Amino acid sequence: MKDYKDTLNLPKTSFPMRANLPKREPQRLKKWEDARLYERWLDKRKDSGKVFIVHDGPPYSNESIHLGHALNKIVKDFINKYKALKGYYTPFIPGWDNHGMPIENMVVRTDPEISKLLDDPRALKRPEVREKIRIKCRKYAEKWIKVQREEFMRLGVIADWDNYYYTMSSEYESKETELFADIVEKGFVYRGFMPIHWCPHCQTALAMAEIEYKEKISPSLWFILKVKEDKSGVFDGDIGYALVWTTTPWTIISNVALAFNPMFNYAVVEVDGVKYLLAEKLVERNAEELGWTDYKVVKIVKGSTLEGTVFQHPFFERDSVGILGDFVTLEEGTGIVHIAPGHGKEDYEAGKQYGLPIISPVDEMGVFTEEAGELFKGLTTEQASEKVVEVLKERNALLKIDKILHKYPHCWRCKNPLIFRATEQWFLSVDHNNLRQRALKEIEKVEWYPPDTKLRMLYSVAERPDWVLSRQRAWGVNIPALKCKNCGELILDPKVIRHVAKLFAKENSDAWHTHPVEDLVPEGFKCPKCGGNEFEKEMDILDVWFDSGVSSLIILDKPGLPWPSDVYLEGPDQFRGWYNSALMVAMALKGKSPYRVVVTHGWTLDEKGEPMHKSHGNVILPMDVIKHYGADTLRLWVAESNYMQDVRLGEEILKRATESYRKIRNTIRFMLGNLHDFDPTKDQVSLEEMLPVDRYMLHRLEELKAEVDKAYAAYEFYRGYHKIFDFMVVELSSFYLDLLKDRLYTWAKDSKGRRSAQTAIYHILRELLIVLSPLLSFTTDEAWEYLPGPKEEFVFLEDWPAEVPERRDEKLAEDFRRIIEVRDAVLLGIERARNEGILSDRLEARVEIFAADPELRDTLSRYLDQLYEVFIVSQQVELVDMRPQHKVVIDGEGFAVAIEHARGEKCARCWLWHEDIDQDGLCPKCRVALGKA
RNA sequence: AGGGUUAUAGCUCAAUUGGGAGAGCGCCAGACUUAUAAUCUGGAGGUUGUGGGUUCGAUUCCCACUAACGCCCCCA
Repeated sequence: MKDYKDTLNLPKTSFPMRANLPKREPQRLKKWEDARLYERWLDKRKDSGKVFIVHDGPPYSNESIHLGHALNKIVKDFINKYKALKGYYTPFIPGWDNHGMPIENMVVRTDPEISKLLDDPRALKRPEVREKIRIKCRKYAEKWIKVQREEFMRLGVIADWDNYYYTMSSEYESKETELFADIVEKGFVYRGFMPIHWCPHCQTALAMAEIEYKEKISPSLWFILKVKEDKSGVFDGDIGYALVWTTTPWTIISNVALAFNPMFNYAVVEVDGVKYLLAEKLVERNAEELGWTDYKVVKIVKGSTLEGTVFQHPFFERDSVGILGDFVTLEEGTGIVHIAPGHGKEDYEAGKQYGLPIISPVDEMGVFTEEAGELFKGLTTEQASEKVVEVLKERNALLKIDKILHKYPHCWRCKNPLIFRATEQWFLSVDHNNLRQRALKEIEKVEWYPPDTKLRMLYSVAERPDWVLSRQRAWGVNIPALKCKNCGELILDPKVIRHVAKLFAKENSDAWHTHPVEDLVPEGFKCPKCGGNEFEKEMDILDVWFDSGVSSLIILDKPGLPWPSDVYLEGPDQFRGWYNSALMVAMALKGKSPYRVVVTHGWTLDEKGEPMHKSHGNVILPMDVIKHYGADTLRLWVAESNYMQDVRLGEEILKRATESYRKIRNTIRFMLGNLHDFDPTKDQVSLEEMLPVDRYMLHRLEELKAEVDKAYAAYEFYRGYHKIFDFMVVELSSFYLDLLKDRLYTWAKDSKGRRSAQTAIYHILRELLIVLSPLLSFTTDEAWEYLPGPKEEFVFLEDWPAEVPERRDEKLAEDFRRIIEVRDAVLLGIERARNEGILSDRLEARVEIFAADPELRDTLSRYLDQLYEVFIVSQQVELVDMRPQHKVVIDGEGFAVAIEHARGEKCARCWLWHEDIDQDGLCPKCRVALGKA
């Protein structure tokens, strides 16, 4: 038989089947860069009158990016590219957060020069040492901005990579300082006490991350406080004592209260005629500890009734008031916690709530001051503890002293035990000017994705304490506070701050260190209290959350950019972080939320749903994925995942993503291959003239576009992706493109039928590429180059495909839904006929349909000429009047299909069977195609 | 201790107000060699985390538990 293969119109394209993304993507990036894609992308929508801003939350410029960074920037890129297609002007200015502890610690620990200087830990306080540290920190941060910038770019994220913002730039530091002045001016900032972990040896405050918990032997003592005003009559008019346990006797010096849990029952226990109060459930344990052999519980009271009961401080003329706190537990002690707001976090918070005085008579070296009184003045906390025990003994207030081995915080640097010490700090009052209430109202107006995150935000604002703005660190923007040399007054004056901000703009915040104080004070400035004109610099820096919190106010305060931004999109740790600080600052300064929409993504976990840890060996780095699979594979993973929950990544998931990618790529390739001789400006067939199945597919395309648009608009990219993917696999690859092969390959090149198919493919492919471009940016733009017809140079410069109402044809769609139902039965029948040995190839099948349902019969008869193509069988489908009696009959709802072997012979060219095959082995259709009829 | 989120097939995701558990991928089997390191067809695979409750009926509503995550705390 003659070989007619060369006469077929087989697909032809140089769009490679194998993606080779790791190699090809960098070339495309280069191309985008050379073409100044970002600028052109913006220019195109500059005058549209529609702006959409995703304001980038700055990642910390430390280390290479991890998977969470990649997820974050990729989703932002989805949004930006989608919104641009929808006609929005979408500038995206990436940012970095530079100041802060991790970098400072890294420098202090690893830089040989600095480490040497810090052999004496107190050197940290010396200005010239701080200055050195800051210079190294700047260098370090700079280096990582560069690295991360490259890595983010490699993800295919479109952004203003040349004009990024970073919080240590002089411009940023200066503007931030000005904004700080505004906040001070509006009265939000006050000076207050805050107990913090303090190392008496290094004479410095320590952050959580710098604390090591180690075993330590401490005293363990039980002491008593005599009741003074028994308001609720707990002791029935008798003398009674509250029994308290502690491991830090020196803090008793600052005791002002006793805390009870309102939910517990407390027992009054009588021992040798003396009444003691403690938690009911702990009576037995304490009796054992204290060696009470003969005791009885004489009364039980609710913890909640003990509020306001006044006790006598064990050795000072001071009251110790009963207060209530949930934090009191039954794990240890007596269920009564001694409260010294100057020496404990919970103590401090409880104290604040009850308006208790904060007594903190310990200086920087951990030595008691004048305030502690003659007895304790000049003693270290250790010495004071011994003295307290002595005093308690003298006063018969000590029931027992023992030793206990427990975990206690130690300084990571000098390894000495820490103390908790109240220090003076700058605070931002969350309730000044009704800030909290206004913020809560504003939260209601913001759109939260996923929706339940609104509640989370409401909680985190409703419950947040005042914001401690000051930090005792080196690497940050200094708070331009002055101390009057004459009267000691601490001055935070907007005039001074603004003066300093100007200096920062010229240099940077190092100026606070490098300039003498005279340069930092405006001309003629005098101490508001005493009129003095000699000052000292304070060295506290601003909390880094203030740095990033003001970012929108700095970055979006440029011509052409709107404020507030449209979207903030970050991980769930930002409810107490950036979402919160940004809202507070914006509410304080502008009375408005800095974001209209907040989208929160989940954490990235490993395949088993566990967090990635170096020690677990389950860390997957985005750059490794890119090196092996390419950025589009990583993007596909983001696209298919519901990122608003925690997302998982592992070997299998990557393998599936790769396979999905291949399927998409191949389907695109096949469509491109079949357009190789199609010029849409010349060869298009009008909608009316197109074949029904082609029109049906355009109808489906319209539905798909609308669904995807809706999903993207709700930031549910994974929904859109799955719709597109299913469409490509189910409707294109295995249905439509499969059935078109006969028409595309074997019909005459210029035949209406073939051009009709190409017209449909052209529109489907073109619009799919656009719709997919925010997700699979590299691949869609690569394929875009091969697409025939007029087009923008880059797919991202196109518009979102407009709705084409004429393509919508509900009647046609309904018809095809029925036809596809029949098709399913036909496929089943062919499979059975195969098993029966009746045929081996689909094309050997001949189909008869008995439609009992008259409506179906009508439908089928209207499309009778199309059916063999839709079913991919040979020969005209026949409608019969009775249920056929063939060997293979499949019954459907209201119909039955019969499969038998086709009649005649197989055409040598198109492989369809026909009863009229000529001597060359050709069927009539192929004779026409070859011009032989 | 506490308040929050999540839990559907090996993987990624669906299931309109409570009404017959689905898709794709993967796996197994087959077909084709005219998308060929491709394409097509069929099949297996789930007690919807566990246990209760409301209901004629629950993946869906309520309660408890378990697990994972993160928040808070790490204390006297």
